[in-house]
Amino acid sequence: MALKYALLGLLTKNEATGYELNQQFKETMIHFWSAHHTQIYRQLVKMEEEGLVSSQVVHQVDYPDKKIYRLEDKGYDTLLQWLLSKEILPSNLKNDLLLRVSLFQLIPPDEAIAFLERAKEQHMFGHGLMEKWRDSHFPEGQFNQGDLGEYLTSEFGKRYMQHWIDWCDWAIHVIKRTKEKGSDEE
Amino acid sequence: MALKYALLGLLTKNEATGYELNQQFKETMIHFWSAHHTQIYRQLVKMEEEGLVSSQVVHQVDYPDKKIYRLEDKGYDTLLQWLLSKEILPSNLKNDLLLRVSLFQLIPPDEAIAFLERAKEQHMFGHGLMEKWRDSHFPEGQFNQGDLGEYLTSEFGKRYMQHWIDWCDWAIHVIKRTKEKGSDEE
DNA sequence: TGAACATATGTGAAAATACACATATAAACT
DNA sequence: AGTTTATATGTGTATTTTCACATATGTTCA
Repeated sequence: MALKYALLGLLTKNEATGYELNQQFKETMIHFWSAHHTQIYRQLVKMEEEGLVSSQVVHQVDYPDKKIYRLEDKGYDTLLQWLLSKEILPSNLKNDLLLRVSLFQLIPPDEAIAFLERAKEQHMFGHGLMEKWRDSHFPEGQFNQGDLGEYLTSEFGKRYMQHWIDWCDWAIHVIKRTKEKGSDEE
Repeated sequence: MALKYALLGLLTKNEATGYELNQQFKETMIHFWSAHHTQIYRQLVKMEEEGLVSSQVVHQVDYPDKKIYRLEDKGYDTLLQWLLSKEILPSNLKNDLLLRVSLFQLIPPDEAIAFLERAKEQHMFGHGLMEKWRDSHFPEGQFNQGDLGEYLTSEFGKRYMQHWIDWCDWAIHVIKRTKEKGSDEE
């Protein structure tokens, strides 16, 4: 259901092809959403059937023909209604990494620490990417009204990465301390 | 796929029925996983077919009969293999709330602020629950080796909630400041 | 010369997840 | 007397998401 709104949301900025929308997912919405390209194409077809968007086929000589999707009034109304609805569902977090962490008592402490080091590195990399993205999009923290959402969510993404990094440090420390107390092995 | 490992993981602690596993999801794994009860029952049947778990029907007089699932060696091996695998996939975050935030430029600032206030409250509530849970499970920060995973993930959950709360405060402040600058309306 | 990559759109099938509904019984609440 | 809550397990169906694969063409790299 939410993919529909994500696509409508992207189309409020510019008309775009399915291919481009897939790119935008990877580039700017990566912090809080993702979708397989086949799903995007299928969802767009459905949305056109519902009259939320319209498409126009553009013939190309060098490349395959493309279909440019444009937001229709009905689509905009549908999106606005969702955005203004009062219900706010608790977000159900699903995270593979944490599932593995929750079972750390089953593996040797060194393996657990190695896992956390890798997780930390990954999130440090993510943090770096996000900082770069922010610096290029919002130099000196300046942003336009039209970019409010991106400004807020990219800060969320950066902080989320930092939260992961800090927690990894803490968790590594806890395991090392436990290891010392628990046995004399080096 | 991950649901399989989540269930195997829970069964390393105790044998349990599908009903109990559903309870445990709601109680202790809520910070990083969730599943509909029908999905749990179906997954357990599949896992029994694969020989990862075995079940025993227990007749009850007052209540409906129940099926107690127990972890088999093959299930434990499968779980361990997963836990020790080196591949660590970047977790793909999907969050409805952030999707809405990313489109804040489309709604009035007051609506955006109201949304963030509600989101903040919700995460403060979540933070409180988690703190209570931690205090009752790990008084004075003490934990047993067998609870390492829960100790680490519950700290993650608490910090995650705090991260949300802090970000909400920041975002509300940003919007209020923008509102002042952008217009003279009260 | 062949492989990989970018452009562009999809189908068929499987897996994961959720929703509505069904079946039982007993206690507790209103 | 009727509703809700708790105990317990599911089926049928729909939706969501992913995976493998297919079709085209032009450019770039090894």
